[in-house]
Amino acid sequence: MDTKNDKLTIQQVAEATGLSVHTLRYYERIGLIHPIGRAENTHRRYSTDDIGWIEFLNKLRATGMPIQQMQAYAELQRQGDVSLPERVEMLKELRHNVETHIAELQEHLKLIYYKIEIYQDLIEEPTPEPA
Amino acid sequence: MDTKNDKLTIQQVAEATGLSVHTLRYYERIGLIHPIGRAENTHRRYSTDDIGWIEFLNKLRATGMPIQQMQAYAELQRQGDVSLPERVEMLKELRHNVETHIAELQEHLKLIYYKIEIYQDLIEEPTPEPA
DNA sequence: CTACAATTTAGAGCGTACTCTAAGTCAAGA
DNA sequence: TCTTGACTTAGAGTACGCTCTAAATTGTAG
Repeated sequence: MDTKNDKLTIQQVAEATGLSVHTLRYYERIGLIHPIGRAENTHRRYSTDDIGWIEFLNKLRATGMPIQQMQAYAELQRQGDVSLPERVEMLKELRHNVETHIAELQEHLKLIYYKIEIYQDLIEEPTPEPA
Repeated sequence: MDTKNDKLTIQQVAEATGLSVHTLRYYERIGLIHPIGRAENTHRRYSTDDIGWIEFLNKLRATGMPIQQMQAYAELQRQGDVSLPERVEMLKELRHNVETHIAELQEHLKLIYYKIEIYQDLIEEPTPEPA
């Protein structure tokens, strides 16, 4: 129930997560992913838990969180439950940033709608000639 | 009514738009901003129309539009009304991208809320010991 | 056993969007 | 007039997040 031994290759994980094999190794190197277990002491074998973590990383990235903060978060995660308060703080800050960002995008969206409307009117009725 | 002669210095435009003077010159170099008029034939003097355009550029950037597309849009703008249909197409594509992006952020936001909740429960009731 | 494909590491390279430097010109106040 | 500071250009440098290469090893299908 804890760590299923599904043992996927890096190739399979790349397909499953949308990250390239290069990026998967890069993420591990910089500590975003803990050192992955090896089969035959050389080739990586990922567990389904590992996949879950990588998918979470993908979501953090998609929110615009910089790699450095993700590294900090991963480090806290490794420290276990003692780091829960700090992780909550990070998540709250992220929540705030994302909400702010969404609000900003919605503002800009309004302008885009407005411009589309105006431009379409101008296209239908070119150079509104004084009657 | 067309181009007010408010004539701001690059310094003032930087303050007004939030871009650095470096970035303002960079944007002009790469064609995001049309060649700005000069006072005494060397120093740039920006009109309020120029400011308006730069603020629009800022909004495009904030939506995540890459510089290359912004260059294309700026070029269309320079061509005048004949390019209106193409600009509308670009704006529609942008609208789609922004809407998709907002939807994605809202999905991720849900997960963030969920995690905050779970973690806070764990903090209040540490290591739920089997009764 | 032979190929060929996948994996490994360390490290170099790349695309985007700035950001800064150097060397010189210009302007405005004391 | 002197000095201080803003402005100019061309071009170099930087930060971020990958992305790729080289050279060696390992795995697998026939």
